[in-house]
Amino acid sequence: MRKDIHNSNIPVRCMSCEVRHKGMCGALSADELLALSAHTRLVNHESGDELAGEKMPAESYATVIRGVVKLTKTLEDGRQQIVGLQFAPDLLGRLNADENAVSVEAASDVNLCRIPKAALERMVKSNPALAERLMAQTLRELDEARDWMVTLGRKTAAEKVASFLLLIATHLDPEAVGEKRQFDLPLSRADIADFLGLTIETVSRQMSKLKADGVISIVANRHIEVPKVSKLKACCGS
Amino acid sequence: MRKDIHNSNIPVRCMSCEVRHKGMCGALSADELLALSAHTRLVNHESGDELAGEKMPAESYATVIRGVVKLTKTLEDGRQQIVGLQFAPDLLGRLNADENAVSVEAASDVNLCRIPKAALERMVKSNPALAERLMAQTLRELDEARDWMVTLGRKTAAEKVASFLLLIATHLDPEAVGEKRQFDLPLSRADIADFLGLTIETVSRQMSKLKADGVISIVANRHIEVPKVSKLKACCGS
DNA sequence: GCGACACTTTGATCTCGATCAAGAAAATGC
DNA sequence: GCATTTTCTTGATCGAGATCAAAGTGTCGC
Repeated sequence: MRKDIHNSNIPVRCMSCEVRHKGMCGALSADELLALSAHTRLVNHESGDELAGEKMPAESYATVIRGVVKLTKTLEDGRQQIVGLQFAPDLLGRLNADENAVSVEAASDVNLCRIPKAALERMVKSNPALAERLMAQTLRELDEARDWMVTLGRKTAAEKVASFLLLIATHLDPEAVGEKRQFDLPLSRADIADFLGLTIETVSRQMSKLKADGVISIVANRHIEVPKVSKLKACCGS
Repeated sequence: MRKDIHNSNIPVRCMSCEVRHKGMCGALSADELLALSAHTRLVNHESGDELAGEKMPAESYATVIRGVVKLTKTLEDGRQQIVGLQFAPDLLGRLNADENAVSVEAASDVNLCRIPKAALERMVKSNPALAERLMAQTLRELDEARDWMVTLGRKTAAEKVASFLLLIATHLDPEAVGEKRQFDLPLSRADIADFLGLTIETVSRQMSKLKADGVISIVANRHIEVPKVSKLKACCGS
């Protein structure tokens, strides 16, 4: 993990935070936000930084302010699977758990708002609305995990890649209207492969096929354009 | 779904319920249990009964008293994936959700304790300990879903089948000591295939192979003996 | 601008698990 | 108990995606 010398002591102005009304902070009053800002620290990480290790003690929680974080699990022999992606304004960390169940890594450059373990847990105990919001996020993550199990277990490689592109398009620009979408992939081909249970080569071939079929255009390596979302959706098998 | 004429009005004696101290009821006082018993109903379902449909309105919650319940998702063209198994004393139903995200089906004959939607939600609002326990169950389900994503995405057919047998052995007899395990599979070969993202034939072949290798014996179709759990674990790839 | 390195694409071949096809064994009904 | 149906096993073949190999493209430091 990269040392974040320049980040270690940035005060946080929760009231003017860009995710102020989203995520867990939306459940907090002005007073509570003020109290919270005494504990929180803004930190930046660059793509590839490991934020927490699988089976390591859990030290703090963090809210994603900007960027994408990947949650991975690894088998002894090195086979890896991405088991979740977190976007702003998700909270990282399992409530009341002492140990990480997954490894947490910055998939892109990210801004996080760190909250010490005890501070968040205290606040959850005294604020049922906050507890309820965290429950809602956890249920949403469970739904996403189960949706992804269908993709992993029952979809073809072509459907998997299309489903992934749709997932990214949806998350990076949730308010988009009309049929057109364009975005930068926050993940490398290797990461996409780890997410989809495929190899790099298969991901690459399926992307080329989607391009050849006119479903997407690959403007730059990472920059994708989707002329008609409905056409992409039709490739997802669901 | 089978009509449960004989079940429709069985009063529940929560205080002497066999899962009294387990699951969510462990968070309730004697008074609360008494109040709860005014709302709950014991119901029995036989294997194959559909308890709730995907995308149907959620009508009530239920605690699994005995048996195994499967949660499934289905693609338009009929491909199916089991996304979760629930054992006693798990609670069925997503808190505060109006619609089922999954289809719920009895995998074996089951006894459930039904609780009306409003009654449970009211109780959760007034009892933080209960809310906390439900959060813990949800986090456990999320962990299990993520573990299973690794199995679906990165394990071989042989490892998948071994992992499934270990999962069942662990859940059906959590307090077992020593190396020996024996149990009845609550799922048909078709269900196992749907859980593992495989075909019936592949499941059958891999079971035969585990038997040939002396890792398990198939006493009857559904009854499995594992002489050494550690040997089975070694086949799981993790 | 150029060299070094990492990432991505494309091609050739192989393998694991799917599919197709019987048969065997269990469960179910009468 | 015997016929019928369903479930499970085993065999033969096929194909999607993995693996092995190489070339192409982009990125970064200097």
